[in-house]
Amino acid sequence: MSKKTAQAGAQNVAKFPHNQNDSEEERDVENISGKRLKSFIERVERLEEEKSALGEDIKEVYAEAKGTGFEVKIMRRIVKLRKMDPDKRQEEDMLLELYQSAIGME
Amino acid sequence: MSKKTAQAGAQNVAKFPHNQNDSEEERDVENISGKRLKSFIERVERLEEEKSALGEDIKEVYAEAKGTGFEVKIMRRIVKLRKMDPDKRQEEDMLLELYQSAIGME
Amino acid sequence: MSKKTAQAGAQNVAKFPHNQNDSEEERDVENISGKRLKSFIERVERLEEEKSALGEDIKEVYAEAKGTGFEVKIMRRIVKLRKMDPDKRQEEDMLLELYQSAIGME
Amino acid sequence: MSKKTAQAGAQNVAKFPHNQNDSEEERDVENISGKRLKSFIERVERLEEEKSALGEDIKEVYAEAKGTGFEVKIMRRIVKLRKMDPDKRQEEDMLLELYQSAIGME
DNA sequence: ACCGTGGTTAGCTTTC
DNA sequence: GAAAGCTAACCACGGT
Repeated sequence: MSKKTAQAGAQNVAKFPHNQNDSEEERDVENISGKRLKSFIERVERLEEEKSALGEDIKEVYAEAKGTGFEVKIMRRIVKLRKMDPDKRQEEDMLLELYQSAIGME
Repeated sequence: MSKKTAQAGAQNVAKFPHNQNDSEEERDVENISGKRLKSFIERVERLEEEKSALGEDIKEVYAEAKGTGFEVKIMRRIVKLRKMDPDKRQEEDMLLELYQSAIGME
Repeated sequence: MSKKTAQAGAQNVAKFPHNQNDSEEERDVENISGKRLKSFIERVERLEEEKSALGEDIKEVYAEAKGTGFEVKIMRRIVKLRKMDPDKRQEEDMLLELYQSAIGME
Repeated sequence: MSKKTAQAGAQNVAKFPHNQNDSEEERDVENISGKRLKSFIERVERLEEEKSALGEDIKEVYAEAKGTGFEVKIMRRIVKLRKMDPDKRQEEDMLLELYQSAIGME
């Protein structure tokens, strides 16, 4: 890191832990913070990789379903409906009907 | 509206103004609320129409720019950058560089 | 613009019109392209400003409706429903019910 | 399923496999399709559960990082940058600078 | 503690 | 039919 370009001023110090002052052990401290940061970043990256792999899997399931004749769009609606709280869902549906009636939708 | 099916129970009354009790003027009250609701809805719809027309215009500008050889993607980045607060942007960029240095990204 | 840092190599020339070679009128050519680009950018910015103003307006309408006791979430559903093609919508609803029956959802 | 209300007409048959005609084994066929559909749905649901669990994990990592003084927003930028193709990224950055120079941004 | 805001993600549309 | 861009819903965060 270039002290000149990236020290970022006093107001940022808090956003980069343990870098308040340049002591003789400055490099160690930076390394420690840097290592912690890198570790966080890499943990996130690993998790995101798995997450996006699952996204792929889901797409594949839908693709297979589509291949056997089902409509993906409708399936997605079903998945969404099933994950809603039934009471809340019914509640909202009733309100929807009420509103529709009130404005004269069919 | 069918009172039977859509009255939605007491807990919803608050979500449909002035419908707390069925008086002799019930129908008027419904009409009033219904009319207000419809008016809100239609105002939104008008505004959304204009909004999406502007969306079309924007797309056309980009299309024209693309037609003369510019990269739309980069143009979008520029538009976004220009709309950021310069101080905050610089602040964040410095922090970004600091973090990148700390984890050894070139 | 610094030729050294931003000339971006031959492969990018196409993305910046009329800059293929450095002639004696190079600066003019850059200015011309730059002016065109700036004009595009500014047109976009104007349109986006208007667009986001309309977004504000829409939010205000919803806020006002909420203030008089309506549920914004339901209103949004209504707006969306009204903008769908009725045939397509009915079609999808029937398919949804069919699927729900098929998997034993109530 | 109510044949009357949800059979959805001939044009939908293709969207619900093996239901073309009502034979003596109609109920079996429906069960088979229904079971397949349900199986697809449940596979999706399982995958989405895992996916959203990973989302939670990611949030936790960021929360922990924030707790030790790092800026989540910047970390997200880093993760995003690291997942871009380096060549493409550099390419775009150069073009961005070129465009910025052309319109006189700093 | 809630509201409002901004950022992220998913779904839909359009293009190639 | 796949890929990309645009839009809208969702969600987590910061402010009041």
